[in-house]
Amino acid sequence: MIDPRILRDDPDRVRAAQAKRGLPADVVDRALSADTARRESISAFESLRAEQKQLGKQVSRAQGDEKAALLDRTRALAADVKTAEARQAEAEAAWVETLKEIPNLAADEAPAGGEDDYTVLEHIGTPVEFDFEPRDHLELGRLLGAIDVERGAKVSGSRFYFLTGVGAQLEFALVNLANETARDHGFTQVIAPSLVRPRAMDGTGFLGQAADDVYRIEGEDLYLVGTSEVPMAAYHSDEILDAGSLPLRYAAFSPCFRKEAGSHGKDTRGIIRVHWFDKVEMFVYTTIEDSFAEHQRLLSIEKAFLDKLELAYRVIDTAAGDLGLSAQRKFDCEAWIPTQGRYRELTSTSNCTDFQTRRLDTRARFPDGTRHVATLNGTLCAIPRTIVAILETHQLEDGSVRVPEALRPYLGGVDVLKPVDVG
RNA sequence: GGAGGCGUCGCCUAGUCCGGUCUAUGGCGCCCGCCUGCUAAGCGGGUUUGGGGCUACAACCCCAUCGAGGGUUCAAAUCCCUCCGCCUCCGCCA
Repeated sequence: MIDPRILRDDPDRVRAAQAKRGLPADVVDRALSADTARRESISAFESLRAEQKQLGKQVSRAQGDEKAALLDRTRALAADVKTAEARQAEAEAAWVETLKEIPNLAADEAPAGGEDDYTVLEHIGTPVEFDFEPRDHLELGRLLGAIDVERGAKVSGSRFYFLTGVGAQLEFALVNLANETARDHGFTQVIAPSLVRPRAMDGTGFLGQAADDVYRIEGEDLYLVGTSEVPMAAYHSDEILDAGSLPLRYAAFSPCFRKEAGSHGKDTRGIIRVHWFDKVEMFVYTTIEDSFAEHQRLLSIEKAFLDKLELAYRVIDTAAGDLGLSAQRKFDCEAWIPTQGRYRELTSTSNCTDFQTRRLDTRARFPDGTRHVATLNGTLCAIPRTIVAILETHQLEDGSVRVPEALRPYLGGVDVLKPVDVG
């Protein structure tokens, strides 16, 4: 959630931020009055409670009639304290609930507007031109014996797949390349749990508007994560970190699960949009002041990774309305998908500043006090979409696929994936 | 899955049986100061976190915080219940 102090001291800034995202600003006034109500209820409770404590001390010292009289008074007071405490808890909860409706304040640099109002920052590489009719990744995957969506659907339903043979090898190769890249940049490798408690899910902002997209385990208080951003953001929850330990850079591997509710009919062919995939995700804890430079750093690592895969892509600066609840700014790298004739998101990096750490209570001790830290996340490699881009971009006329040089060491030195006879 | 034990303000720890004197003890570490040729030792002080009031976002005063949440009571670290976590043993199992 946002800093309550900003809301109190500069509500107009929050109103402007809502407008930039195309959201109503009435929540600002609701939050302000909830704050007032909360503070009043706190004062009411605290003064009663102080009185109760004073009387309590007298009770323990008093004797006989005096004690009986005190007990009479204090019995009545106890009831008042109880009601006041309940009122305070209520007011506090109402305030938090309202505050949580307000998304992170978008960066000044982020373009205003919705999904289509992004700014293209740059184009890298040139989209491939073929002198033959290119096959889409599904067909290539079939020829190579790499992707099996029919059996995926049979076993698990639509939007599921098996990666087989070189498909499976490609996943391991990409994961290994991603991990090595992460290590080179000083990230600690992590394998994160993909089932989490509500606290982690809610703390990262995924139980808000995005709740429809989240799988819940029946009969348990657990959710399947849609990204390892969730366990990694919760990793240091309720902790006060040593400021000297920052930045903390993690590269977490985990499966990701998404219901894809509301995207019926979209990307139904292939493995562009699936209910489950594996991903290596960068996650960083740092100071708010350093977070902006760190965001650029994450972007540059993502770009370098796509460069290694010899893909053509563009970088966009996502508009405020498309940032999601937690982010203050977001850059997407979109790779050119030849058979779709357009750019598709492969990686995405967000600066969430102190939005998530306020909810999850992650702070650091600085020389001048304890403050919430910033969190950032960035995709290093989301497997299926990366495989799609590689297969389609590097395909040859006979259905073979050239392996980008950087990936060859992880594929036993193979430079071309060749069609196989499949049964 | 069954049985038992444990969880105290960075770490260790006293307190819990028998509720009020707990404004939570002591040690270690850390910070400030004194002392000292330097260092060490010694001496003195400080050292959870969040919130409210008042304000200069200081000082100060107050409230909460003994794993979390409820309950009993005038009063809960202490009694009761639920949950979470850790440990030990048994069973089962990759």
